[in-house]
Amino acid sequence: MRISRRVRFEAASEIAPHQFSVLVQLKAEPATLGDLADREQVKAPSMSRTVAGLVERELLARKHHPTDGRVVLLSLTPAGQGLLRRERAQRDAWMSERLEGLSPAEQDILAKATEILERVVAR
Amino acid sequence: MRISRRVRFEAASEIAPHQFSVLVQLKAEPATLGDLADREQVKAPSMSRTVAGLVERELLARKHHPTDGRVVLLSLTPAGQGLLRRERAQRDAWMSERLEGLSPAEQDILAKATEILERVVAR
DNA sequence: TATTGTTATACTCTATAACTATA
DNA sequence: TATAGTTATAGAGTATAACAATA
Repeated sequence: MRISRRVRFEAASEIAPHQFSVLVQLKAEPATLGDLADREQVKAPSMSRTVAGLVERELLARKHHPTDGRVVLLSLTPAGQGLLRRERAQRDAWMSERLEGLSPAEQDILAKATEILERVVAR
Repeated sequence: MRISRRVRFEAASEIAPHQFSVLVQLKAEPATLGDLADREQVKAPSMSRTVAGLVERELLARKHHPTDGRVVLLSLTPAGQGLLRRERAQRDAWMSERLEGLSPAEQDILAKATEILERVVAR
């Protein structure tokens, strides 16, 4: 928790946390506004506004659902993907610097721990 | 980062994140309003307001600085300490459940990783 | 005159309630 | 009639600017 906090504080971002979080959600595949609101634990009107800002900045694109005219599908634009990449690189940078100071054995332990935690968080 | 996020989302809290964060800062020792503002990367007026809310709820106490009359020292009240304990226990609970499912060898790796990360975050 | 903290005012993100469009 | 999303309005948390008290 402390490291996570440190990284979030460290990285001077070009995007607000709640907006970044939405980009992360859309990394793999498009989602509806309702889905995004549920996943981010926010009500529909809040997400509507957040999404509007991201569309305005051309980081997200709105698409019509093929069969249900009420639904809006949101997906990353190339600009959104680019920003996402930059943010992640910046956050990784802080950690990478510190990992370089560790011995190979210590790095190996962290690598193994990462695998374990990947499984833990997947549950 | 994903686990940290998951834990924060999981734990239904009796206190807002930014308020909780201040309690954590004051766990070890009292601090001035300015110190808190700097550490939380917030401006003085914002911290003044946050602190006012916590004092109102009797989770923090204001004290006068012994020699500098301008300074306000904030510290946890017993109620604040109690709330801090409860929150941490609740967050730990989610993680503990998942760690129980791991083998002793896996738990050992995580324990060693924790030691390493403690050093990393301390820098 | 400089520093610590508070108050005044404005902007953003959140929510609930009301509304529009589509099923 | 129910559902997906938006708009209207209000409540926090943040900021900058202005102020009060103390060094």
